[in-house]
Amino acid sequence: MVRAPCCEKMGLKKGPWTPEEDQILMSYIQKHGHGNWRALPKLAGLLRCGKSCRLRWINYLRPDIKRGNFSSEEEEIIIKMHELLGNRWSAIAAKLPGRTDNEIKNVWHTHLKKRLLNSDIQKRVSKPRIKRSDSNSSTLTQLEPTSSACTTSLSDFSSFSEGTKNMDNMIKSEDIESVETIMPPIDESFWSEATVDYESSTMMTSNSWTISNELAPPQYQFNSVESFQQQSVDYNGSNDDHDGMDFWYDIFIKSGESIELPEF
DNA sequence: AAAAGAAGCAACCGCTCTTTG
DNA sequence: TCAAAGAGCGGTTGCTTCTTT
Repeated sequence: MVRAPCCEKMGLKKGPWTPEEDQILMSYIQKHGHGNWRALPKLAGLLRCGKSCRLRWINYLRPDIKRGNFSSEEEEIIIKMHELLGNRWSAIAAKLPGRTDNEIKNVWHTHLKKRLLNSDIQKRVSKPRIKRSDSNSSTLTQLEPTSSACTTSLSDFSSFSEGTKNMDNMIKSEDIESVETIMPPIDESFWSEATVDYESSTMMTSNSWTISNELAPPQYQFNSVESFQQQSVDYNGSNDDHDGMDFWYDIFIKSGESIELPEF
């Protein structure tokens, strides 16, 4: 596809918006809506590209935008959603009405990331765990329980989320009522008592495990450990993309039953 | 009081995804 | 089925403000 010429080449304005421009854009959208962003600036009489108008509206002018500092509750939600989804800011923003993806992204980079590095959450996610070795492989590898694993764990979550991008049709952010539901606080013993045998790709643990059912998409919901194992076998034999299943492997929750992962 | 550096934030860029003809 | 156009997303930039020296 041919890229549209940039704003400057088209003689369009860039940079900060003036109050006058804001007023024009707001008035136009209130009157006519924003069906076609590309056509909007011309129709509204703005010397801006449609993209710039869209961004200004979404991030600043929308009437339902919540201004001001983030509450501690909002920050907690961002941290937890980021643990789960990685840098999928729009998905995180969907859980925070009135907040934009851009705003959340800024807050993350300026405040929360630093705070997280010093928090016990960082310790929690840096523990050895199952991780996809790459986006095209269904093999599992382990994060080495070394200091380097501690410093890379957050990006590991991001790369993990990359691998789950195409699950959007299965998992909607609004389905996730509370991250605590699927990722309850995990204590030290949770990690220390679980090991992974990579030769047979079988998860062995002195604890017992089960999969979070209630938030899984229908095809990954199970009535029992047996049905999960059966589904795992079916899945193992298919040629489908494995991201979905891997994702639900990744949110095992400590419980009363034990399961065995299928061979890959 | 001034300069330098750090932090915060709005906006842009370039890519991918979705829709349409 | 394919290509073009539009929309949306995440990464990055650069300006402004705040803090420190």
